[in-house]
Amino acid sequence: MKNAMQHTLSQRMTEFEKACRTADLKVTHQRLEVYRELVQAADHPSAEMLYKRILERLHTISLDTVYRTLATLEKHGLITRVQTIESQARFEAKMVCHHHAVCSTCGAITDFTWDSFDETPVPAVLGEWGKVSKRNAILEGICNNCSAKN
Amino acid sequence: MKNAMQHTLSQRMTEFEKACRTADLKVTHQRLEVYRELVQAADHPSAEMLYKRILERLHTISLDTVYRTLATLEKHGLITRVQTIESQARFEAKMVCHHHAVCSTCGAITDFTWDSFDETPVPAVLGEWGKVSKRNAILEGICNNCSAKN
DNA sequence: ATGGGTGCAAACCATTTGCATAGGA
DNA sequence: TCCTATGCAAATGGTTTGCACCCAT
Repeated sequence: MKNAMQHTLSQRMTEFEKACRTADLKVTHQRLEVYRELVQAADHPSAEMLYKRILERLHTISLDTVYRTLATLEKHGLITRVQTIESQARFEAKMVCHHHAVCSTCGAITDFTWDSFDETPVPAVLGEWGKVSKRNAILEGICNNCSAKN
Repeated sequence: MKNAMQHTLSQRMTEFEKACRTADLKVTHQRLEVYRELVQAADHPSAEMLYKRILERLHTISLDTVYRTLATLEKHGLITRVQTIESQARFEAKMVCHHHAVCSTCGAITDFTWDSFDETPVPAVLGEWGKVSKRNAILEGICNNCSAKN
């Protein structure tokens, strides 16, 4: 299990380096660490959260660089900015199709897959709107952790 | 058509006043104008956009009041903050179930209904996550306006 | 060697807050 | 009258930017 995880991570880091070279982005220590941290995170962290985590390993990184890196990677489609009602931006590096369940109490965002939704055709009337390229479901509710705490 | 619209609007304003009294919120000129403007808007405006629009009619309103009003109305469930990847918050007063199509070029958000999605049961595995109370689909793509402009 | 990337500090933008006043109940 | 809501201005929090130096290519 840990090996599988490690393997996947190093695979993703290799793909990342390749993608950087393709996009003419220099493979810097900072970019590697930002990406690595985001791949490993399951909680859709903000720039500040990522910064604090990376700082424990890489004492010289600055918050500005984290912001700049996130913007760059987003622009190149390597990471995604998550749709939220919150004021601070949150990110994810999971690029395979998935959806989000958001706890309205603690704000935690949980990933899940939903094949029957993915297969439901979009309403015909949307042809008048434009060309849909991506679809996401966002469920809202109270997570079991928060219910337990009452 | 205009009459129907007007009628619906005044109906909604009456409901709004009633809701304010129930919630022990004073029915002020400013609150009425913020709510009226948001009910009439189809474009999910930001606080600043609402402020500018209201200013044309009510020259004394301040931006702070718009922010405060939006926060208050949201807290009481009278309006909704829209999930976006943008830095400024956007709002809507449409409280009946609907979904959003977002143009990735111009950022416009268009409402639509999607019965087959509303009826699709959520994945069983979400029982382990918690209790879902609301579901939203967000479609992303390019609207016809933007495609036309090329 | 060279140009993009980084750190630092200052600027910026959206939003929030403290305080005295005004206006709805 | 009483207390909440407002306007003003200042503070805040998140994010961006200018500039000089550094480092991946």
